[in-house]
Amino acid sequence: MVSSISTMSDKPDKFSVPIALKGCAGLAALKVGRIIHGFLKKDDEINSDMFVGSALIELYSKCGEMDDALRVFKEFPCPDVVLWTSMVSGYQQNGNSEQALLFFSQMVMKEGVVPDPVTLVSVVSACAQLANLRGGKSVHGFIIRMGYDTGLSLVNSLLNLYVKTGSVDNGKKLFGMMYEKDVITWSSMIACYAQDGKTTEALNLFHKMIENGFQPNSVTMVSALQACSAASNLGEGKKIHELARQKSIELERSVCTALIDMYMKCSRLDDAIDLFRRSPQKDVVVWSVLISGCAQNGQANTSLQIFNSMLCSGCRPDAVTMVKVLMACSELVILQQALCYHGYLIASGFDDKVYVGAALIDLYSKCGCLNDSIKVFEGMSERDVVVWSAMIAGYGIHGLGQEALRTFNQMIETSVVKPNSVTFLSILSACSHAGFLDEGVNIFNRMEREYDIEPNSEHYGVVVDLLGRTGKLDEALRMIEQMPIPPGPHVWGALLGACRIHGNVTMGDIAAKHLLRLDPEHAGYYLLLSNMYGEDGKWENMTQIRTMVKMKGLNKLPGQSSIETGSRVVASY
DNA sequence: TTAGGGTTAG
Repeated sequence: MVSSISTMSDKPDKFSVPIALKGCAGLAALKVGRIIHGFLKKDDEINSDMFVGSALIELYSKCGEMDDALRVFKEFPCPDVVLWTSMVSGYQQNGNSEQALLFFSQMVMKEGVVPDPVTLVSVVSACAQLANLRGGKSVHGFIIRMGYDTGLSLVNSLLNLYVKTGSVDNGKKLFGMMYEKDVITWSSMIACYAQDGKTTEALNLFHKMIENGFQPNSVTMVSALQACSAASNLGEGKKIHELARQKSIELERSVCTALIDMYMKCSRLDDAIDLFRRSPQKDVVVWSVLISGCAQNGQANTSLQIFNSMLCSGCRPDAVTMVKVLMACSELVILQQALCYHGYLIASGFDDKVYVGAALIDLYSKCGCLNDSIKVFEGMSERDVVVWSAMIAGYGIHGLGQEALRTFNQMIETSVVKPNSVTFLSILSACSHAGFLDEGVNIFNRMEREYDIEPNSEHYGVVVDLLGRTGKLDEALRMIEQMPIPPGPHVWGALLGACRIHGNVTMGDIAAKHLLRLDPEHAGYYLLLSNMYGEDGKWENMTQIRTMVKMKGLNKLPGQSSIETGSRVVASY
C-alpha cells in the first residue's frame, strides 16, 4: 500500500494518467484536463498510449469539444477499435449522428477495423437519433450475424431504435425474444407503447414489470406518466405520483415535469400548479408545460401571464415555448401580440423549425390573415404532415374548399409526406364548409382503402355534417347506423344541426334522444333542439326543453370576442 | 493497475 502511494506520487505514468483524465471527464473539468494534456505532450511514451488517447477523447467529447477530440485521434497512425469507438460515440453523444455514422463507415470500409459490441451500441444509437430505421435494421442484421445479439446493452440500444422510429411491432418482437431484461429494457418498451398512443399496453406493462420484481425508476415513471397523460387517466397518474413520493423522486426534474403535464392533461390545474410551485428547478421545459397546459384548459390569458413571469424569472424561452405561446395567442385571436412574438422567433432563429412554421400557419389563419399563413407555408423548405394539415385546415376555415383540395392533392402528389388522421379531418371539414359533397365523400372512402386510416367518430361527424348540410338527411342517418364504432356526441350533433336547417323534426327527435343520453350537460344541444321545435311551431316541446335547461342549471357558454387596439386587448366579451 | 456503450420531461 505504502509503496504504491510512493510510486503514484513519483511521476504520472501511462496507468495513472487515464484515471486522472477520466475523473476530469466525469466532472466536466475541462481546464484541469487541458493542463494534464499539456504536460503529456512532453512525454512521447505516455502521449502515444492508446489508453491515454481514448481517455483524452472521452474528456473532450464529454465536454463537447469534438474538434479537440479529433486532433487527439489524428495523432494515432493506427487507431484501434476502442479509439475509433470513442470518436463514434463522442459524435453521437454530442448530437452529431451523421458524423458518427460517417466515422463508422470509414472505420469499417476504409480501414477494415472490425466493430465490437460497444461500437455497435453507438452506431445503433446514432441511427435511433436520426430515426433511420433502414440503417438501424441492417445493423441489427449484422449484429445477429456476428452473434452479438445476446449482449444486454446492445439489444437495449436496438430496442431504443425501434422506440425512436415508432416501430412498435419490431420493438414488441425484440422485447418478446429477450431472455435477459433489466429496468432499461422494461422502460424502453413502456416508452415504445406510450409514444405510440398505446396507453393501455404501456400501463399494463408497467404493472407487469413491477410484478416481475423490477423497481421502476424515474425514467420508467416518466413514460408511464406519458401514457396517463395521453389517456387522461387520472387514477393511474395519481398512483404513480404516490409511488414517486415514496421513492422521493417526486421533485426530480423529469418526473416532476411529467407529473405536471399529466395533471394538466387531466384538467387538474390546481394539482399541476401546486407541483410547479414546489419544483426546485424551474427550467424552460417545466415553464412550457405550464403555459401549454393552461391554454389547453381554456386559460389562454393565464398562459400569457405565466409567460411573462417566466421572462421575469430570467428563464429564456426556446422554440417549443414560443409555439405554446403562439397557440395561446391563436386561442385569444390577438394578432398584434402574436406579430411581436413572430418577430422574436425570427430574431432567435427559431423560425426554421417545422413545428414553429405549423404553429404560425395555424395562428394566422385563425386570426383571419390567411395570406400570412400562405406566406409562411410557401417560405418553408421542409414541410411535415402537421404543416400540410395546418395549411389545409386554414383554407377550410376560410371557406376556400377548392384551395384546400388543391393543397391536399399537391401534398399527395409532390411530397413524400403521407396524410394522417388529422389531415383527413382538415380536408373533410374544408369540403363540408364549402359544401363539396362528392369530393368529401370520395376522400372519406379513400381514407381507409388507400391510406389504411380508420375513420374515428370525429371524421364521421364531419361527413354527417357534409351530408346533412346538402340535404341528404336519410343518407346521413344511414351512415350513422352503419358506423363500426359507437357514434359520439359530435356525430348526432351534426345530424341535429342538419335537421334544424332542413326542418326535419322527426329525425331531429331521434338525434336529440341520443345526444341527451351521451352528453346531458351540453347546453348548446338543448338550445338547438328548442330552436328546432320553435321553428316548427311545437311550442309545448320547446317549453319543456327550456324548463329542463333551467332545472339542470345549464347555461350556454357565452360567445367570446376580443377587441384589440395597438398592442393590447382592451376589452373581452 | 489503465479505455469506449443502453432508457427520461414540452
